Amino acid sequence: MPHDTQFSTRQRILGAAEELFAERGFAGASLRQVTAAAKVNLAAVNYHFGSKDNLIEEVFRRRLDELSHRRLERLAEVNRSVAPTLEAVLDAFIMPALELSLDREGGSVFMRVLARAFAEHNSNLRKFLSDNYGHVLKEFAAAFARLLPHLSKDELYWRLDLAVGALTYAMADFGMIQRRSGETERQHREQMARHLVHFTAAGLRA
Amino acid sequence: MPHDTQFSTRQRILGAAEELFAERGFAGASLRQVTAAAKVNLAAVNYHFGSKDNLIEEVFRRRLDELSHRRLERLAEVNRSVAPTLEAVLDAFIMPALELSLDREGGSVFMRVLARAFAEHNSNLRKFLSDNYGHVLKEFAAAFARLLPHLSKDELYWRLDLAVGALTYAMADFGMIQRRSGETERQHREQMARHLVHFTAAGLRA
DNA sequence: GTCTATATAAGGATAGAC
DNA sequence: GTCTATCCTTATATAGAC
Repeated sequence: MPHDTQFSTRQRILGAAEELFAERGFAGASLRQVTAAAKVNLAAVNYHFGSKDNLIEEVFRRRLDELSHRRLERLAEVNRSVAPTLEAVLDAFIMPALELSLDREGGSVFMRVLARAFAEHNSNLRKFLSDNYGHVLKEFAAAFARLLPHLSKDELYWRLDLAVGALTYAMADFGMIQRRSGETERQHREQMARHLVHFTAAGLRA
Repeated sequence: MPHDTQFSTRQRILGAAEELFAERGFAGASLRQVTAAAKVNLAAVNYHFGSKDNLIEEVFRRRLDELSHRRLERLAEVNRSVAPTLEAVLDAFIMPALELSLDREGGSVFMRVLARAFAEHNSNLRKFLSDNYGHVLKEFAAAFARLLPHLSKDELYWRLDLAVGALTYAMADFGMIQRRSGETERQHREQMARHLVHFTAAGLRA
């Protein structure tokens, strides 16, 4: 550990920004709050990222590059298997997100940031996400289409959309269900993922 | 029509605030933007609502009072029927929201504001919503419990939570599915509601 | 109830010393 | 790369005339 702060200025800004964006939204969290939380100077944000908008994009990039990679990796495994199931494809999408959310402290927070991105109908942000990570969703849609050949393209897309809705909502902890007192955070989230796969598979099969 | 503006200052502020909150979030929309869009003086907000936070609550109250009333009305009808079905209870919850979203211009916008409220883990706002409208969710949960007696309480609540997620996401137009060129907004939303009921019923039955 | 004017605070961004 | 100091804009809120 080279510094008493353990992480570089850049990383500390990203961590603090992630947390504050999750809690207060992109507009609601100011750069002053971010730099104070990261214990760096206010000017450091502009030095390292150029602007608040760039900082926002970097917060996404840091997590989504790896998340997308893991999802596609697991999907490829499933596609190589003899008899892929709907549940296996759903697992390939959901489990990497679950693992991220259980990772370091930042992970579970990031899922809330991601949900914020959906709420923002901000076209710049949407374009950034679609340009950089849209291909992942496309590959999954193709896998689902192979497993549900009786569904029309229309029908399939509607159902996938609703499945993404349930997933987003659940992963971002929007719901009313609270963790029980005797339960660890890990147990709670694993339960959630299990219910999510089960519920969504049924909805897709309908 | 007493004025050239047709609506009172108060109503115009509520309408403009709703639209801007949907588009930019609660923190992202300033009172200056709201009053400019409503074509009223900046000071009018504080005169009529006291503060920005109060204005936010009134935006919710204006729509949710009626929405909750209609949902409970339809649920009571379903409960009086000889053989209530899962789909009928889901309809009782979803159709009033669909009707609101098809109402005047404001309706569809409000659904996005409501979704923003989920993204805000703001405890004041959550308390306001839970205190004033929590009883509606409770009554629906009881109706679902009667129709799905084989599910444990735990299992039921998880599934309801995921159903609310899909609903929230769909109604707020978070999804990727765009309205087709040859389709009216009404047709698009009715399609969505149909898929929503079907998908959710399957997920609940699992 | 609606206006102008203003108090007061906070925002993003940058210049320039170190 | 990091600091202080500051520019300039925007924010919420209010006071007081009409």
